Amino acid sequence: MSEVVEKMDRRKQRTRQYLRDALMALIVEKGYEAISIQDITDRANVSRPTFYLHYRDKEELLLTSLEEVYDDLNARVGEITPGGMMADGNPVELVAFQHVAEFADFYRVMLSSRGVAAFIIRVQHYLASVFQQHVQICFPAGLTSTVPIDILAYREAGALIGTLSWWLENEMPYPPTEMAHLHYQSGAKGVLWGLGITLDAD
Amino acid sequence: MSEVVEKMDRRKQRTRQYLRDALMALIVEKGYEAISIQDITDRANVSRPTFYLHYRDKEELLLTSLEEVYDDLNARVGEITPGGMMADGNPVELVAFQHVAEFADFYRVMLSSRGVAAFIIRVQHYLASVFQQHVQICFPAGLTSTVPIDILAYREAGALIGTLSWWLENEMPYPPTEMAHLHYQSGAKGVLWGLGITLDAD
Amino acid sequence: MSEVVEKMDRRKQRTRQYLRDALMALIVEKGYEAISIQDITDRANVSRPTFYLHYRDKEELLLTSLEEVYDDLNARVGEITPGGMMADGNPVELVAFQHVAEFADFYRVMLSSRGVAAFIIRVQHYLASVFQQHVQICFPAGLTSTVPIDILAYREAGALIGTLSWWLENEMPYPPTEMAHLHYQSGAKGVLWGLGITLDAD
Amino acid sequence: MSEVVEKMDRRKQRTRQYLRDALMALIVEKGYEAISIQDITDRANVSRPTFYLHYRDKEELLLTSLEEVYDDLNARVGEITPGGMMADGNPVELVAFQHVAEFADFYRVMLSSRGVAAFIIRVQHYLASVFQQHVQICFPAGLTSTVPIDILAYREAGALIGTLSWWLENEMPYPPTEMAHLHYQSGAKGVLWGLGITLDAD
DNA sequence: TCCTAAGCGAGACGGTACGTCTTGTCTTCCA
DNA sequence: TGGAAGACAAGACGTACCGTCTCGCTTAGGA
Repeated sequence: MSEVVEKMDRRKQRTRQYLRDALMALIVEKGYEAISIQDITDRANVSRPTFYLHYRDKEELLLTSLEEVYDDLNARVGEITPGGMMADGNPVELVAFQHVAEFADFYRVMLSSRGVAAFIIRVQHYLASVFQQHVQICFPAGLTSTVPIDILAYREAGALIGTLSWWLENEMPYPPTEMAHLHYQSGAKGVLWGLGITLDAD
Repeated sequence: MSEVVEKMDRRKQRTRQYLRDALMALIVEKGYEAISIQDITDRANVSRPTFYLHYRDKEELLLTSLEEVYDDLNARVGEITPGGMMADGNPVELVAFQHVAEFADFYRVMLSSRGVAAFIIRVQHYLASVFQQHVQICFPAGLTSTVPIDILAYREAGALIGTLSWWLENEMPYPPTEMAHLHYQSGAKGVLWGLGITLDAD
Repeated sequence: MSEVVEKMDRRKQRTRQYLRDALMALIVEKGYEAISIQDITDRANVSRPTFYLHYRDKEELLLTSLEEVYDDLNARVGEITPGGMMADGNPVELVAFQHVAEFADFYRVMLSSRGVAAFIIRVQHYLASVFQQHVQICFPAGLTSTVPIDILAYREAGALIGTLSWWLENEMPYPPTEMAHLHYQSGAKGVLWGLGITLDAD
Repeated sequence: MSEVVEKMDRRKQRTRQYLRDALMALIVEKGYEAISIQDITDRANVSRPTFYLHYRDKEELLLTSLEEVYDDLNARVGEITPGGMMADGNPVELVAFQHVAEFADFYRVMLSSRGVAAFIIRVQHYLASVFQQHVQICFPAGLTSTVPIDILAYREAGALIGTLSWWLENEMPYPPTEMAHLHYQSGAKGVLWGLGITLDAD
């Protein structure tokens, strides 16, 4: 069987790589929606019917291509030891900022108005599930009982996306570590603000 | 100005209304991307060329249609007196939950993977700007100096979208008032969580 | 009835004249088929719906406009005394060349590939009927019995259109009188040619 | 060259044939102008965009289709030996009547008011050029000097079209051979008529 | 002199066709 | 056997033109 797999031509793998690279490059250049299959195959030096030999449609190629990106993220998240909290806030956020910095061109498009809703939502789901796991490990039952954990997770996932959006849109003026810090701090400020000015007018 | 508006044929206004209604209905039914101009004009009992008499493309119709929805939201936000904070958290959030509840079908689609990135981002921008204004009014300069206000604003905008996503996806199990409360509380929890598990022994 | 006609506003008549003039001018400029109703009404400084107040379509306007042209031709043909033959050939042809010379711009288009088949065929019918009448008057029964008169008439009608085509296409190098002469002469040559070269090789 | 032709997919050739056939059939049925591209592609069982893969517009398809018809005509005209004249008149005319008889349905439309000016004019040009060649071969220089050969050619081309029109419009009451004879004879009569009625006492 | 009906401008609209673009499928032929 | 090449169906796109309609203005003839 490994023979069969080996026999599965390297050409095949190579072609797929070309297609993925082409997609990623084009997303940065013109935004996902504006890309046609022809654009991709032209860039990949592949004929259009060949595209369909490998992927059902543009979306499937995108999802496949994302795995590359996600492998990076997952690896880093996996390294986080549950107990290892830092004064700067949760290390998940730090990892996220570092990861996004690495693929900044890609995220700058995908988390903008030229991006794809499905991608944004997917990122939100992903972050929410990561947060949920971490919260379940870190929090004693008593503290979380008053508010459903998934609300907390979705809130923090959205918050992180919000901060990331701002960061990407504003030419990333701070390095990832500082962003993680600022993100944590603005969370605290938000709570104060949520308590109303009576608190700070005091 | 009202003269110009009055002079603008009622037929024209009526046709536009039909088109807007058709779009909103179709978004709920099949998601924005899947809608063709023909779908819209069929639903609106209008010919396809007539569509182009009024709007350049589907997006322009969407943006115009949104203004209607936004007029509702803006009116409510405008009524908030800056000083009137509540124990449940910032009234902006409450208004948001109420507004989204009213157009739940629409938002359920648009803030999902069948939605439109441009719309999500636009909502984020809108919320961020509202938050920014409120923060500038409510916060004494000293407290905000450590973290840029817009990071705070974008973080809270994203957080609200995150909570809203969860709410819409999960059949809105709580009423808007309760959601506003939970959203505020999960903010506080998030901060605690951000401080690390050392605090949870508290 | 003349009352009704008189009551029919001069404006109405004027508008129709504008439309007819516009059509004739545009035919010369861009050929009949290429003209849109909008072109005509723009040229005539009239709104498009106004066009339909007067004519059902472009063709009806053409036919009406042609009457002007035809009035000229009919008047001249009517003046021909049946018996008055000339050495140069039938005066009908002379009149035709003179008439076409007068409306040369118009005929140059209409009898070219930018023209209208219906018009060409109509001219052929018209000429054939004129010829037929003249032949019936001029020829004793005996001579015509061997060949149907209408074949003769259609042959000569087509022949005249052929010569006119050549004349118009080649910048009308001869005046009408000379063309009438040449047309007659080439008829005779054609017959000789039809007899075969044996005749002239003799 | 045959290589190129062979390499050109049979499917392609077949599709073109379908389109040509559809056009010819539709011309007979409803006249050229009334035909839409959709009519043609529906009839040819081909999608509309496919039409544009092969032809720029309806006219290009017509011209291409005509070449088929013309190949037939040219082959026959080519067989005429210059010296072989007949008592019945020029064999070119006979060939023309035979050819038109074969494609009678087509010509009946195209040489009528439902036809196309460009086509009629093209036929006239074609016939004129054939006549001109034959005249140049058949006539000694002396005889033609008094009248330009091309006038003669255009006259005879028009004359033939005139007779053909009559023939087609009147259900072709005579066979091609007899028509060739009558056409020749009416030429002679026309000349007599052109000489004026003084001769008819003859 | 005013009134009133007709001619007309303006422009929205339904409908049909246009020529183009993209997608996904298929077939043929090459390496 | 993977891929190139390209024909094709399907269907949406944005535009052009047609013929109809409605709404007002204006304008000239009759009261």
